[in-house]
Amino acid sequence: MFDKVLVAEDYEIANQGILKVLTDDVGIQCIEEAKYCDEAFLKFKKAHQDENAFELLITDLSFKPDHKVQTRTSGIDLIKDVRAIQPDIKVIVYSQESRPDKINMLFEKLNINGYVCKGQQAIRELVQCLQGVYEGETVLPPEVTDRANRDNVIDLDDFDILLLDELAMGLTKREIVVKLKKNKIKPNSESTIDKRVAKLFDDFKAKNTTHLVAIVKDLGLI
Amino acid sequence: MFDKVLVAEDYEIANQGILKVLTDDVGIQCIEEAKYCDEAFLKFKKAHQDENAFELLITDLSFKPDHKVQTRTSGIDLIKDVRAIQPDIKVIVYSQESRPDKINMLFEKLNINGYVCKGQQAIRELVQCLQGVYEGETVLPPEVTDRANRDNVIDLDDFDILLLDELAMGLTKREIVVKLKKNKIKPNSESTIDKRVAKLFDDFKAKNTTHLVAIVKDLGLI
DNA sequence: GCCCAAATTACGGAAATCCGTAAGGAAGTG
DNA sequence: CACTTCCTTACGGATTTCCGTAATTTGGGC
Repeated sequence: MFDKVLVAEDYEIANQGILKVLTDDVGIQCIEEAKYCDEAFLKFKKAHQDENAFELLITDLSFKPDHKVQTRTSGIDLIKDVRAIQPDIKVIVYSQESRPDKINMLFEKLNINGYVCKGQQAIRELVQCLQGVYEGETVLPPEVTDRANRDNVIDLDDFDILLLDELAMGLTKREIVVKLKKNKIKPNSESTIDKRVAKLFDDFKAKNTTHLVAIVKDLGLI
Repeated sequence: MFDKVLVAEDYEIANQGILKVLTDDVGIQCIEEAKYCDEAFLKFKKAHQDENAFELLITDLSFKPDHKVQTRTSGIDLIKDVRAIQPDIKVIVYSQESRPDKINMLFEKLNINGYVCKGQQAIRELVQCLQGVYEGETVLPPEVTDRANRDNVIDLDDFDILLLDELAMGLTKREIVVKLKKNKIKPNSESTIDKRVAKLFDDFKAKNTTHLVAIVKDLGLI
């Protein structure tokens, strides 16, 4: 199993919880923890320079800003910077995020090795994830692998996303028309926008624009 | 310090984190933990019957439903039931909730003894809260006492949240009126709902309902 | 070129939203 | 009690949404 692990998590209680699991349930000896991305990066860098590098980084995604000014504001920044120096370090993300496409993005763009969702089964999932990643696997969470979670995936093109973005910003359809024409984006008639949005209502079983935006916000599509 | 404490928290990692703090930082000997309200209540009841009662209950508010059917679905239910049997038990709530009026309600309606907000300073706050409650104090969190936290927070009451929820579900104002009247919730005129929502537009600088829902979704208020 | 399917556009009407003004009611103060 | 203040309620009108039908354009295959 891993010997040397770095944990980055700003919520102290969760931080301590992870430490306890790594110590008690997995039996990892050398664990360091950080409450800020920058702090985590410094510990990582020092260990790397001392030729006593970490084998695994476990990090949250969102770090609440506070009085300390940080250059890195999210776990994504941390992962990028760490991987730039030590490309082979294993990375497990431990986060609240449960939206499949958001999680998939982490695997595709950042090549993370595992993901664990904060939740009721987090200990078992974390232990299994550690095991899998140690053996070289890529460990997807149930939120992504379960059939039920994947079935209702609707693929939207860029224009759909654009419309949803503008609607979420509170623009009326007429205002969107104006904006599209100004930016020379087609189609740009009010009628077509109506039709496209009506199709989105259908796809997402939305009753009206407000409902639609609420749904796609929850899905993390915008 | 307290000798016998019961911890109710459904997220395993947070649960373990609390245990670690209570053990390592406070030095409490006898700690029991539960992942469900009903489970917590059973442990409490057994200890009470065995004349070896808990002195303190630390509980979360929201418990995510899963396959196990529960009669108690929130920490509030748990607190009520526990206090009905053992009125003098101390209660500390440990929750995500940071809205001042929600937290105040817990002190006023349930007479809880302390509140700790899940966050970056949770360990220090929890330790201080334990100390204070042990000495008979009522320990309010910084979220309630600090001026700075209250100023830039738009405090929404339950009715506002209710409206936002219904709007996000795609109900029209007329449908909301019907629902409110059916559930005997006042106020329930279309005009008042209009006014309330208009005030929310003002508060959040929203252009229309869709924009408003997008904003409060982003803020995580609903 | 011709035909077809799909997408875009135009238009109209019932319903809902948004935003005024104004009247009625409850609670607190002197 | 009179007065103020805040909240609720009623109502109307301009704008927008939502959802039809129908005409027009686009793109591909033969």
